[in-house]
Amino acid sequence: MQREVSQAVIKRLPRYYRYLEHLRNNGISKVSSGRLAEMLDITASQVRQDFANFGGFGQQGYGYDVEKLLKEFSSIIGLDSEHSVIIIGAGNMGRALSGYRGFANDGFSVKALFDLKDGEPVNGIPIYAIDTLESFLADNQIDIAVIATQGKIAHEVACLVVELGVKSIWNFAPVDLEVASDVVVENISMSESLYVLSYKTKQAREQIIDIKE
Amino acid sequence: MQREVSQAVIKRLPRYYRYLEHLRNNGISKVSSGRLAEMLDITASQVRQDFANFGGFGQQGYGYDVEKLLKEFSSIIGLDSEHSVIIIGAGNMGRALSGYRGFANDGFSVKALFDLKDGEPVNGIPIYAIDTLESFLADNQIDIAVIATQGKIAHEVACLVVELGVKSIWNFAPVDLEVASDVVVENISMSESLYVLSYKTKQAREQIIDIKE
DNA sequence: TAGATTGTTAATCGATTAACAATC
DNA sequence: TAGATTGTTAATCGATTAACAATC
Repeated sequence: MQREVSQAVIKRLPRYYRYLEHLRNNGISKVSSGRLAEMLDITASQVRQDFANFGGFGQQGYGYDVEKLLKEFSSIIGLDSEHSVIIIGAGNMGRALSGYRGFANDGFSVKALFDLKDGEPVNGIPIYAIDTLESFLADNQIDIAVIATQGKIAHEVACLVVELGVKSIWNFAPVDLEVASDVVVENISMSESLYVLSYKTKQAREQIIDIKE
Repeated sequence: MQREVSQAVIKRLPRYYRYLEHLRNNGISKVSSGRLAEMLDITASQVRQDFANFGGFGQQGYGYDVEKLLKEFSSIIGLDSEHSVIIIGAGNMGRALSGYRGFANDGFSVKALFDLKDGEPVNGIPIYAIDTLESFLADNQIDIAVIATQGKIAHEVACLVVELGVKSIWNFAPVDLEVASDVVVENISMSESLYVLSYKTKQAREQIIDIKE
């Protein structure tokens, strides 16, 4: 029944979580919205508004309990349960992702890589041929498919995994996947990010020239 | 003198560019804001507003010339000049990035990888010891440093490259880099993206349960 | 109790959308 | 010319910030 939480808030959740971990790691058990705001470089109002989206976690006059906040956020983000993952595409990126520490740290378990042909395991993870994907998914419950293929075939691959029952896609290919509305897609857009960097770089340079002239 | 272009607009620039390339590749030379809007799944108003930020590129009653738009955007994004790149950190991610096609495609040239010790070249790119970075940067004009190290040392590394004169950082480490205001930083936050995926996945599942009950 | 800090309501700001005159 | 479509101004919407009563 709760009204939908806005994209803007969702994108801040991971940052809150990361800074709360810092606090815990430093043995700090209590934090105020003001302190958190300072750390994240946002306003205290925003912190409290954001937290209000999920219900009040704080205590007036005291602040927030770091451990409680971590537990709440862990549950909200979904880090309190295991996720099984497959990676499609065993090129540079797919192989690198198979060794990505972030997976294991947060309860994501990479079960297999898929490519055109099977191959030697990387980082202890087997590489299977894509034409065995159907039987693999019949035998293994998989929560998340990572798409690390070339852009050209990414859409086809996405349709395939969706058809075979995977409902969450982490997409590294430079395409906008069009999938059914019950399928969740999150993109890592490297080329877009690089373009933004390039744009900002050019801007920064031009500004310096402007000042000089 | 032009007023600053908003973050929201800048983040859409790469998408415009990508879809314009599609159009060109399909031999389409002319496009309207309506057609572009449909492709990007935004409104035609927004397309025209966005373009207005950079000056009017269109012709009333006709639309936009695809080739002209590409040339304009290429210049705005900064793809019309070469950029030289180094990558710090030769782990999984650094190595994968050294082979990233997006670099060469858009005029970014990766000159070297750096790690604790030097090592065998990957993808034709040499790996040098980090303690040779200073002399390397004295001899080579580098525009962009990619940070692909562990989070723990990312900040230290960032400070180092900035000190040695690099003004643009593409950061893959899960930390918020604090650098001088004239330094441009663009982040690829894999763990944050994965958390967002996890959150959305959990939401989608819960909604299904809600409906069922 | 007094001080601190939340949760929430109202005000502000900025981004998106709608509308339409200009014009090709 | 008539139709299409831009560029721009105004209206709407949503997100951020400010303010403050509630309360620990």
